[in-house]
Amino acid sequence: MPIAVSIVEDSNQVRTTLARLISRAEGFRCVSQYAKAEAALAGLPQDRPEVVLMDINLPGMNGVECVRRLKQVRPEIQVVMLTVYEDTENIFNALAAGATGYLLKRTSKDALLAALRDVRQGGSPMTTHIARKVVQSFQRAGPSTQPTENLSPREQEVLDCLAKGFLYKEIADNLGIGYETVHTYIRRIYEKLQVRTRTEAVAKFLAR
Amino acid sequence: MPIAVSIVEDSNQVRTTLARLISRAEGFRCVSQYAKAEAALAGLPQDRPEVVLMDINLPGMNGVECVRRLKQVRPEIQVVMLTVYEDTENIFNALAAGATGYLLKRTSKDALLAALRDVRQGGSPMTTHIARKVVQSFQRAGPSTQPTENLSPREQEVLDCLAKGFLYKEIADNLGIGYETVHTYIRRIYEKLQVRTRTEAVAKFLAR
DNA sequence: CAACCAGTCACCAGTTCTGGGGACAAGGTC
DNA sequence: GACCTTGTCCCCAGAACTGGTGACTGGTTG
Repeated sequence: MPIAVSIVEDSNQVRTTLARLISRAEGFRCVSQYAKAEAALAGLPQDRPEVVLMDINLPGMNGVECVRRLKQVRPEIQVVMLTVYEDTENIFNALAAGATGYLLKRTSKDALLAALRDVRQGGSPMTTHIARKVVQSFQRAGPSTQPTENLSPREQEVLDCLAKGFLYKEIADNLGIGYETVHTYIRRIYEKLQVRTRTEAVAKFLAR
Repeated sequence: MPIAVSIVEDSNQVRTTLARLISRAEGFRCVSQYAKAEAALAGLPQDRPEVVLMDINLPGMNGVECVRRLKQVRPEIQVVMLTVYEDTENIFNALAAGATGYLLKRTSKDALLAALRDVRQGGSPMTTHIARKVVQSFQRAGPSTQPTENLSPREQEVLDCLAKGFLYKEIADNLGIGYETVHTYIRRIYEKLQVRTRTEAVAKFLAR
């Protein structure tokens, strides 16, 4: 079965070039193309391509938002972002929105076709540079500052409950201690984390 | 400058093969090799290789823990995991611990050397399969329920401020509206998100 | 032993939030 | 035109939180 590909790209020239490349390549079929995210959203659910090549910078709705919405109605469609920028913000947003791969427009024809085959085979094509950025986001959350580390075990349990939105009284019942004890812990937690409200503390906690 | 590589691998045969490959390759230098994580931890900080090839399954301390500790003392040393398993748990742990790349032992010699060069050039070498797993972890929280979507733009701005721990008054000043208006928005937000406190709302918001 | 930390509890004053009741204008939908 | 949503504002009462000052116990550490 050839791989059915759709293209969403506002530049007529680029879009046409891509479509031609895919149509001519063995094992590929270009089923549709769109110049605008809105039109793509309307058409793709019917087209049911296997993979969509999606530009990020589109007029009106951008590519990332388009992926998010497309994935809501057709989660099985794979999306590969295709863009000129290698900026961290967009990479994360696109991947979080449901994109499977992330390539730059300067990718060679062969590499592009290889990437589409990769997607069918369960891969996530991206340059190693982009992979590095993704990897870094794993690490950033990690070994750095962990202000919650200085908290005593009991204090951490309380913070845990705080993050779940429990009332002081509920925390007290939950941990089998008194309301005033909870109060004391929370004052100590705030001091250690250098915050003045519950929400700030929770934000620090969730951000780890 | 040749790339200085160290190897941590318990199998004598594999380790020797790798060392030979690297020593003979143009542009590479094998500066040290270790059969155990403990020994590697003691030696690598002095060896100061540019890249370490690290096996995951080591006797005693495993490769992931070894990376974590190595990164604490020598964060500039890049580590590429080299393993037979493509299992999700290890991939995340290794990357979170500070590994830069993740390859399988069946990787070809050429690809391995290319990967090491990639690392110097700021990339994160990994197979597209592994990249997919990494990408999926971005999405896992993802495309499902997004209750924050029903919020009006203004309400989302308020929620944003809420998440930063601002007081009602601060939100009001921040957005240039009145305290009572903030109050109204927050009541509407709580209703839409089905929560009763600020922290619950923020938790839903941050969990996206 | 003195000092400190973690864990427990108490009281009080003041702030801030939460939930209820409205209100009014602008805009879109049926 | 009736209805709903959004954005804006107001008042009130009660619940919940914050911050300060203590206090007692049992470890740990210098």
